Amino acid sequence: MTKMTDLKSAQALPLNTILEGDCIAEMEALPEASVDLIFADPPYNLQLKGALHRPDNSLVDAVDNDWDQFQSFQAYDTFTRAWLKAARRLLKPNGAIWVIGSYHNIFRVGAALQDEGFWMLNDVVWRKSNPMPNFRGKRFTNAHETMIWASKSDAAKYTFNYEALKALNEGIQMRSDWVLPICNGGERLKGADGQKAHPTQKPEALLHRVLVASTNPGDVVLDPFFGTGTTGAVAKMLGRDWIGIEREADYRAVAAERIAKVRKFDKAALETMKPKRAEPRVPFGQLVERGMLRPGETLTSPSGKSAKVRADGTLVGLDVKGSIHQVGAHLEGAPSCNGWTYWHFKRDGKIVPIDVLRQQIRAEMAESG
Amino acid sequence: MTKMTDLKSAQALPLNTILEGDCIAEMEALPEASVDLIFADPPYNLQLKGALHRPDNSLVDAVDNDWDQFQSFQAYDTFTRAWLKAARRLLKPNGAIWVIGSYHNIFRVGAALQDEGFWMLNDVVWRKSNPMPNFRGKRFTNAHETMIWASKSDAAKYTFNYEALKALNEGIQMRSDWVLPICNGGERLKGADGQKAHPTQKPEALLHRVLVASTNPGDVVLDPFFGTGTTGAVAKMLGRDWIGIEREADYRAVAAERIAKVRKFDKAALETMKPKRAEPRVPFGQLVERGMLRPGETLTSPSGKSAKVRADGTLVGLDVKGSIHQVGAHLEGAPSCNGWTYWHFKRDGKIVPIDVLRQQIRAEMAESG
DNA sequence: AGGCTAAGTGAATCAGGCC
DNA sequence: GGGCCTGATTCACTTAGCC
Repeated sequence: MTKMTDLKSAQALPLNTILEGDCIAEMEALPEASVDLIFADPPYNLQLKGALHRPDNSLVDAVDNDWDQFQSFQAYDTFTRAWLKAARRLLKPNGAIWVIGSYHNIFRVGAALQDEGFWMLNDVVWRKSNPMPNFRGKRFTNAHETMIWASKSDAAKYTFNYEALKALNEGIQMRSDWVLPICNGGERLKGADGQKAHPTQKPEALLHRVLVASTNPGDVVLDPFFGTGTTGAVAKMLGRDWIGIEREADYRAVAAERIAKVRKFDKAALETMKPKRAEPRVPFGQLVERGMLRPGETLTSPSGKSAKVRADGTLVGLDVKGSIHQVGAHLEGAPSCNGWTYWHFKRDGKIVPIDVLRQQIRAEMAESG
Repeated sequence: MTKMTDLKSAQALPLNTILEGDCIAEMEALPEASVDLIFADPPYNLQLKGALHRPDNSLVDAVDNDWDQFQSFQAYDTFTRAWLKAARRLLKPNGAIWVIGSYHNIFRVGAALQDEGFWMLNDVVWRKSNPMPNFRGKRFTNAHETMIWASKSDAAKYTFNYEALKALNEGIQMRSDWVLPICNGGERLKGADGQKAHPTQKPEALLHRVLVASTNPGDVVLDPFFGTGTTGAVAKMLGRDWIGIEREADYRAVAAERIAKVRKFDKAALETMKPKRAEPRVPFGQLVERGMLRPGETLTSPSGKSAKVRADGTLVGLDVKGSIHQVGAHLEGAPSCNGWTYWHFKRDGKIVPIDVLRQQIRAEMAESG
C-alpha cells in the first residue's frame, strides 16, 4: 500500500531535529522522496579581497568564515551540484526547493539547478528595506538578494497557496519582489560575547512568506545549511515539521535553544484562505434533479445569448448542445467558459447567476457534514 | 603610443550605424579593445508550452519568435559563451558590460560571464511598476527582470558616475533595485499594421540610467542585439557614440528611423526619470510576517467586537473571515471599514490601533529610501 | 474641453480531476 | 498514462469612444 510506504518513510525521518555533519552525506543517508520542501541558504562564495572600512574608519564585520571559502568557480560548482543532487533525491515528486544567494553565487546555483532537472517557477527578489550602503561609492548599494523557487521537475504539481499569498498582500496577487527588512534588533541572535551568532542570519518574515506560500501544515521542510535555524523556528511556528543539517556545533547549539523557545501558532490561526477548487464539485445536473431549475427553462447570458435546460443537465442553444460550459464557450466563440458564472436565470423578478444555486447546495453539504 | 592606438581603433569603428548580420561574426570583424560599454539584451530562451488566455478569454500575445528558440540549455550556453567571448575581445581594458535577462536565461548568462573572466560589479533588478499579472494564479507575478553589470576583468578601472546617480535618486545612494514602468504608450514603437514593432522593447528610462551610470559623453556603446534601437536612441540623446548589430531587416529599419528623429539631450527629459515617491502601501499581512502581530492573537474594536489574526494576514471573527477591512465591515454591518483604524491590539497594557504598526513600517521604509 | 466607461495589453516556461 | 471535461483566473496603465 502506498500509504504504508509513506508512513514508513515518514517514520524513518528524524523530524524536528538538527543533524550534525556535512549536508551531502547527511542527505544521502535519509530516505529518498520523503521531503516536501527544501530551503537552502548555501555559502555565497564571497570573493573579498581585504578588510573593508566605513568612511569613519570603523571595520565592517564581513563574512570571512572558512565555510565560505572555495578555491575556484569550478570547486564551487562541484560542491553545488553535489548538494543539489542529494537534495533532489530527497524531494517527493511534487516537492520543491528554494535557494537564496547573491550575485556572487546565485548564477552558478541557478544554472546548476536547471542542469540537474529542477524546473524554475520564479526567481524572487528580497528587496532589503535597510541594506548596508556601499561605503566607497564604487557600485550601487547591494540592496537585494535573489531566491530561486523551483519544483523537482516540470511535471510536478507543486504547492502554491495563491489565495493565502494574495491575502497577505491585501487582495493583490503577490509579486516576485518582496520588500522586507534585514534581520536585526531583538530577532538577531547574539553569542555570549554579544557578537552576532551567525553572519548571515535570515529574517523570519522571509521564511514565513516562503513557507506559507509553498507548504501546508504537516509538511516536512528540510534545510541543509541550517545555521541558527530560522527555517526550523518558522516551520515550528507554522505547524510544519522540519529537519536541519549543520556542521558547526556553535550554530547547532544556538539553533536548538532558539527553536525550543518557539511556540506553535493556534491551529485556527494556521488556516489560510483556500482556493475555490477546494470546494466540492457540484454537477449542473443536480440543479435539475433537485428541481431548482426545470427542464425547458431558459437561461440567459449577460451578452444576450440564451439556451434551454434539458432533463439530463445539458443545455441546448440555437445550433449547439452540451454542458453549460461548452454551450457558453461556443456561443461566445471563446476557448473556454465558466458556465456557472456565465448563465443566469430569473428568480423573484431578478436575474441571478446559476452559481447561487451551486452555493446553496454547497452550504447544505457543509451543514450536514 | 597608447593614445595613437586608441585613435586608430576608434577611427576604424563604424560609429553610429547599425550593422546587419549575426552579432558574433560582426563583433569579430571589429577591432579589439575599441568599445567602452556593451549593453546586451539577448534572447531569453522562453520555453512556452501552449497558448495562454487571460481570464476574459483574450489571448496573450507571447514571444514566439524564431530568434528565441534553442534546442537545449547546452545550445543556449554555446551561443552565450560565443557572443560573450566576442564581446569581451571588443571591450577596452577598462570597459564593462550589461546583460539583461529573466529567470529563464539569466543564471546561465551570469555563470558564463564569470567563466569568461568578467568581474561582476552588481546585479541590478528592474522592478516593473506595471508587470503582466500571473493569469492562472499558479506563481508569483513575474514582476522583475535582472541585469548584470560586470567589468572586463577584476583589475578594470570601470566607469561609475556615483554622484550623478545619487543626484538622480534625490541625494540618496542609488540602490541595486530600480523601479521603472515597462515600455508602452507613445514610446512603444508600432509597425504599419499598428502592432508592436518588437515584442520586447526596453524602456528608454532603463537605458538612460545604465548609460548615465557607466559611461561618459563621447564613449562608444555597442549593442549586439539592437532590436528597435533603444540603446542607440538613448546613447544619441546623451551624447555617446553607439554601434548596433541586428539580424532582422524589419527591426533595423524601425531603429534607423527612430534614432534619426532623436535629438541630443534635452534637460526636460531628465525630469521624467525621477522616481515617484508616493506613500507606500503596506499590506496588513506584513505585520504578521514581521512578528509585530502573532497568528492567533486577538484584535478588538472600540465597539467591542473581536477577531483573531491568521498566518496569511486574514482575520477570522465569529462567522466571517477575510481582510481586516472586510471583517470589520461585516461585524459593523457597514458597507466598508478602514481596518487600520478600526482594529486595536494591546501593547504595554494599552489598547492601540494597528495603524501605529503600519506607521512604524513606513518610517523604516522612508529611512531606506 | 473635460470626465467617465469600456476595451486593450505587456519577455509567461500559467490546470486538475476523473474515467 | 492518455483522453476528456470541468471551470478557475488579472494588475496597472493607455487609448478610444461617448456624453
